[in-house]
Amino acid sequence: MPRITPERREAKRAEILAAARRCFSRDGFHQTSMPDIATEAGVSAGAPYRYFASKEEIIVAIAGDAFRLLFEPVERIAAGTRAASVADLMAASLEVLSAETVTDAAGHPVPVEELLRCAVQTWSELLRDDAVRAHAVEGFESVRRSITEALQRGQTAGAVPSAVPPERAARLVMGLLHGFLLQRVAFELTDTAAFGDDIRTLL
Amino acid sequence: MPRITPERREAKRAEILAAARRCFSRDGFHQTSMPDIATEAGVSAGAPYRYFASKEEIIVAIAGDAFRLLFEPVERIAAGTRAASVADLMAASLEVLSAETVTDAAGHPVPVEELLRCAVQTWSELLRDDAVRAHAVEGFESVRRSITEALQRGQTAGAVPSAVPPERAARLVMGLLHGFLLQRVAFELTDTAAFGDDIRTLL
Amino acid sequence: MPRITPERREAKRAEILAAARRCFSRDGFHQTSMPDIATEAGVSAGAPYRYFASKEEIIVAIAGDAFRLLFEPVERIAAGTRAASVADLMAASLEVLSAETVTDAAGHPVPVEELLRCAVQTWSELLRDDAVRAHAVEGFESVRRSITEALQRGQTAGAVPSAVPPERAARLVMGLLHGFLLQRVAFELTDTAAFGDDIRTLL
Amino acid sequence: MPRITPERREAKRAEILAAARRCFSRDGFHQTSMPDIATEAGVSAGAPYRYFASKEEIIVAIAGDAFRLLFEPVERIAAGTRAASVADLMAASLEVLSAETVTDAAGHPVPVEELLRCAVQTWSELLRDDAVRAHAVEGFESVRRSITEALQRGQTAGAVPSAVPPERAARLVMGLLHGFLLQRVAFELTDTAAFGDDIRTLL
DNA sequence: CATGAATGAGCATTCATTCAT
DNA sequence: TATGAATGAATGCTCATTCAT
Repeated sequence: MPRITPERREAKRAEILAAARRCFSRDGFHQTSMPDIATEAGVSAGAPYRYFASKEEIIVAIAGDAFRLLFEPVERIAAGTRAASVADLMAASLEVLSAETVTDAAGHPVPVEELLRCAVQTWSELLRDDAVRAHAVEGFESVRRSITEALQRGQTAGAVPSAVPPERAARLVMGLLHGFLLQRVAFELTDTAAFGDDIRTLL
Repeated sequence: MPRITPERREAKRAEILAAARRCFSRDGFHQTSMPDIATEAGVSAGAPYRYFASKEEIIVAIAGDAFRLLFEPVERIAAGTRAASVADLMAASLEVLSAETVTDAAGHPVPVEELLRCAVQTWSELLRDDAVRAHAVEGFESVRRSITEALQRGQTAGAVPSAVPPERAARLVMGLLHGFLLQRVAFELTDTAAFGDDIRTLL
Repeated sequence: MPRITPERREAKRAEILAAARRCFSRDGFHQTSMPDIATEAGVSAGAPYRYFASKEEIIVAIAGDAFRLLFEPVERIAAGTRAASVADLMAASLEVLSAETVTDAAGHPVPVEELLRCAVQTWSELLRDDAVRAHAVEGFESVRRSITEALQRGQTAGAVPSAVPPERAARLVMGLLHGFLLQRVAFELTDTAAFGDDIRTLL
Repeated sequence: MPRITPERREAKRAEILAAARRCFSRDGFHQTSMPDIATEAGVSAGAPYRYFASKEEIIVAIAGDAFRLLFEPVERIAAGTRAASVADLMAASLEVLSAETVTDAAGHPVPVEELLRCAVQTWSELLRDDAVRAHAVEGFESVRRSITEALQRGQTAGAVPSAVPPERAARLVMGLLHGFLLQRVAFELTDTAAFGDDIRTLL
């Protein structure tokens, strides 16, 4: 008979994960030590190991989460868009990526800044870590698929020019989203609205 | 009076840097140890410290170099383009980023793959490291300026629509370049030609 | 060009090994930490790792050495005996195992007590560690072979009864040697001479 | 008033002990963790502490048991032997040590292999642990006493030569038993019958 | 100048033990 | 009584950096 309920266990796991995310965002995956995470979470040094087998497992969880939380709204927008033009899709997506916080599965707000910083680090990590790569590529493809489908509907409806195959156009959209994300977090892009506006104008 | 000529010293420094780049590309900044670099360069463990004050300094040098080598051709294209459309500029740039090697200051070929992998890691690094950030942002702004100027000339010549201020359009171009670079190295983008073609088509 | 000569390197390796042996003899393989060994050897915590890849490797070295040093004299006796009776062989061997010290390859005296305590621990270790087992079994067989040959010569000369095949009789001799060794170190056998005398009497 | 009967308590204690013995035999005293034992016994991590104050106490119990279970039959043989020759005594003892299982106090069969592996580890342990040493030495002396008495009866009856004082001859017998035990478990002695036969032949 | 041995702080992880429930 | 979550000290090992030669 467990002394803590599965809910409490899950809550504590989430707390440790949130602490890890704060540390990773602030100091980086490799500059953050396990004691750092434990201290940030307010637990003992051994406690995280009751919830995660290794630091690596925490990194994989954080990496997967970061992409999921950032791009879930984008997927939702793509899925809900009847006949989006590329520009509409982009504009809606950038609005999400420009928010202050998003809401995680448990309903807690998570700073977008934190997620962005973890996402950028995940790109580094996936170059060498197969578990991270698998998660990240899967997430990437999922979003791309949603966008592809939205563009297909757009072409059918005539809102999107048919000159470019949707799955290839979706790569361009992903490229712009990533490029935006990166400039926002690393290259002092402050006027986030302009980025979307300009895309609309140019297309 | 130095016992080795400045030329030899510079050559050895470059060798150590090239070794570090291979290590960083293969194993990552933080999974690469200083002994790893020394071994890869075929020098003693202490030798790198006669050319660089710390590992940090090597990372800064590599990070700066990666961006410079990758984007110098882009800058050159931008500077040399009389009246580029955005699409022309992108197409020429992507061609460079799709090459096998670029040539460094000393005339040695450097695999683009290696540079791309270091570049992605640099994005992580600059989030926390001010020296890296300063170099990277400076490089970013330099390229953006070149592109801005090319676009201005394009607008003057009528090849580029005037609806979007050039310095803002240049951000879009940089976003697409970064997005392309990332997909090429991390998200299995193999048909690099299509990416450029599609941009031309859509614009 | 190495800064220390191979001789000095070997000497230092031997010093660390000797320190490890003292620690292991006093506290046991698993109660001895790597810092303990470093401290006992008067070097820094990292130093032993320049000579041994792991604690395991030190244990294997010590285990192999303990048997070699203890039984090399026994092998020499067996090899040098023209026509030994079993009793003569035992008596000579027990004398060696009753000495205060034996001399190692470098000519340094090593307390037999220390070796005996390590040997007993090696028996535990070989139950689970294949590297230790391989070394120990090889050493065991080597000694048994020497004894077998001595007994064969003894049978030829008529000094040893032919009723028992030499290789089986050698197992008995090994058993008595191990039994003696164990009682000496663990079961308060002080009258070591009596043990040998009684064997001679009974046979 | 205890909530569980003393019988149930004793049974559970025995189960934990049996689980510990399996773990110790398989993985060694020091490679086995308390959670390992609890898991093997199918109880919670805290449960063993209601029966044993510490891991050390479990080791002491196992160590004492191993010797007792292995040598009780030997003692019984010695006690029951009217006028044993040394060879008869050895032969009967080796037969016991060659069996597959022995029966413990509660009537459960215990694999001899398991006991032998624990016994060898006990030799290591007693070098440093006074509680283990005390138990082991007491067990050793008890068996030796039984053998001594059997030999005395044998001398009186003329079946055993009087040349060697019985208490000293008993040391030889113990040495051979230990040597046999060790070779059986650690040095690939498979023909256990030959060992006893050869002793008889040589004496 | 170059070498490579040495240092020692730091890290991921384990585990005996405790104790609130 | 029994549970199992939590603790926190300890361990094996790595590595950036120094410096005697």
